[in-house]
Amino acid sequence: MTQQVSGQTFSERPRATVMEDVAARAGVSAMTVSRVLNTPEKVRPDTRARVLDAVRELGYRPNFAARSLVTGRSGALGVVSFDTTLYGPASTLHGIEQAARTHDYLVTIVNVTTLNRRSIAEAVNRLRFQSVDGVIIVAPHESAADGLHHLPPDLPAVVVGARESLPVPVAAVDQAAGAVRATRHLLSLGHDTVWHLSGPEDWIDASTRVEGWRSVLSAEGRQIPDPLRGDWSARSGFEAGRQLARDPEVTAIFAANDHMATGVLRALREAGRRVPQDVSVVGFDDVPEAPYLWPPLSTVRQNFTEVGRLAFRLLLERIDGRTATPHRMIEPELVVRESTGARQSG
Amino acid sequence: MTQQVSGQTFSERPRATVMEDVAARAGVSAMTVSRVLNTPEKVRPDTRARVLDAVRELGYRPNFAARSLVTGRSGALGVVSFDTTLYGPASTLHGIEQAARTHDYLVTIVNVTTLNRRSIAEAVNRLRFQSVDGVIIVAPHESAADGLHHLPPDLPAVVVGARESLPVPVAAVDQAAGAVRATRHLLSLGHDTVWHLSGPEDWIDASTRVEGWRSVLSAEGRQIPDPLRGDWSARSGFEAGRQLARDPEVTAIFAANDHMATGVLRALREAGRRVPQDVSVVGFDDVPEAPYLWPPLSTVRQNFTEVGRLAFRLLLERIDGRTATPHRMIEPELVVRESTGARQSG
DNA sequence: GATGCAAAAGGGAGCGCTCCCACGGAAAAC
DNA sequence: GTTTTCCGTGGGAGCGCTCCCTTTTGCATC
Repeated sequence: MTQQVSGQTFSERPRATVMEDVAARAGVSAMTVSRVLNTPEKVRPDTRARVLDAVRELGYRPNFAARSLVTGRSGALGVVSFDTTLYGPASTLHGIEQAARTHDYLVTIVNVTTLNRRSIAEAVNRLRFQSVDGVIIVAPHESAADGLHHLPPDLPAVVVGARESLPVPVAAVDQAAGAVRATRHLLSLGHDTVWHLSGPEDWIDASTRVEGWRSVLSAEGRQIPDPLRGDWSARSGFEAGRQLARDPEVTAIFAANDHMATGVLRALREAGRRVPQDVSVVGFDDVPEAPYLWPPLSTVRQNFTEVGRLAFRLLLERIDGRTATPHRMIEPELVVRESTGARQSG
Repeated sequence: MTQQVSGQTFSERPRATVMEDVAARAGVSAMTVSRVLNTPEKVRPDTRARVLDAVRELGYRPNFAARSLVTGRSGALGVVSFDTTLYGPASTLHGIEQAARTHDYLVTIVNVTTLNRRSIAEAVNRLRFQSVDGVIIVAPHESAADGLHHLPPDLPAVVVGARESLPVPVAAVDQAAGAVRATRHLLSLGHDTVWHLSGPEDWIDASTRVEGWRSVLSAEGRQIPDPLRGDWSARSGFEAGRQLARDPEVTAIFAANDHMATGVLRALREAGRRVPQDVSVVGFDDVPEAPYLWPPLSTVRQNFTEVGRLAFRLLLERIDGRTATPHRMIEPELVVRESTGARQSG
């Protein structure tokens, strides 16, 4: 009474070739095929060649789920990031992806719109559910700290751009050092002091840059003006710039990123203050447009791509169980262009 | 002589809780646990509650690989994209990710540095290897066409920003329409004709914008200057701008993107030509900084995020086997700011 | 109280792969 | 020539889940 002989049932689905098919074609066992794929050196060259031929002829692609079921590895890593539309996160992601690709890892991304314990946990869980081998969290906010302290201990993780020492490795650019360089550069041009337009409150990079800037002024015994606060956008830079333009004392401005600096440049110009003759402006990031603003913007270059690569390396160390470097900094670089100049007396 | 009783072996690995554990705890079979997770309505409420409690108490997370092995679905989709550092691709990716998230899909990304048949095939294969349920290919290059015509037929795919009718659905912004609007806007301000700074040769968007621009000039019987060619960068815009600034006939410039327009603005200013009094400039994209350039840049806004969402919707249709809309366009929008103005009689 | 019937729950196979172990045969040692 | 060694290969179990099919259960009906 068996009916499965019909042969018509399921004829719709062509059934992908599996390892057994390759084995049959090559005249070996499935085991040997598996070996050729994973530890080729343990298979005699001629057998290996035969198997490889069969693989090619049949267009065989190993089933990822099956492999990962038994190995417990997925070959994918997760990136939790805040708004990958921003230049920094986008470049970091790019660096991660690039490094991952050369190591045959795939990158799965989850964007978060807010950074707190709950949102981080949620994003990480989504990724775990897909059994990624590890996660990189791009969390430039102070408010992320709580979430980062409570990451699942059994999941290899690396954080990009966090502040304090965490239970996980951190890859970051030395923001303070960058701010120090920018500020010193302006002072060295003869300016009495440097005004600062900072990033939004919750951002670690913003406060670290404030600290760097302040430390230089304080060490040199200069007047420390209240920093203005922007939100990274050119718009906020423009608004702050209008305010600064009104004050004739202002001759040097350190904006916490290039987009805000862009807005500052426009505000200064509209107010009739020349850059750099009347006011010098330094940005931060070195976005690709920076050299082509008017005037070309002096800024602090941070190599986001390199940070991404570094983060991946640290994660790989974690995944492979090697002792991971706890915290690693990348040095930013001052790029002097034409938006900064010697203070004109008077 | 058995030694496995030692109990020490493998004690390192705590062994994650599996469905059977949950079943035991809830006093049901594994089958029922599976039902609670997948088709809860088929389980009596009290049983369901008991199972859910057990899940919670044990912190059970279903093994993704095992599930995907048997269902043949992974809940992940792949995005193949050209340089996600660029504003357009980054925003598109963001839109895709956003839409995917609300539908419980995860997004895995592969960047490609060149777009041709080989590189596309390679990227798609990497993704297939991870058994994604479908792929979205962001392929703004002419040279990608070949690769897009040879996608594996059994893998649901959607293309973003391709030109011609492909065997797969396409989501795109109507570039030609945008260029038409930009050009008409400039003509309506009284300019005799419009110079064009186009994007790099291989880019579909670049040539489509050229076509739109040319069609308007041609329809209106205007002189059609040779378009200059840039590479999307502010630098190339700057160089082209210097060239254009030399020609006093040039009173209206349509740059194929905002970054190039940024460079053009600088070049014009350095040459002493005022914007918009002497020369009007229109960009394309409406990057976030555009309103804060000096002067604020008139441009054509293309909603990349919306394109990403659309692409995801189309892909979902494919995955679910619904008839997919073949080609869908999103309308761009002209945004008039201060870089364009009426032609001053010269 | 017996019977019928739908709904709820379970048994067991199997998805495709890797890994432990066993085994055969050729090379090396006796 | 025989035994030992070792390399290359194969058999078979099992990873954790879903799904087909069967069994059990609860409950209305006669």
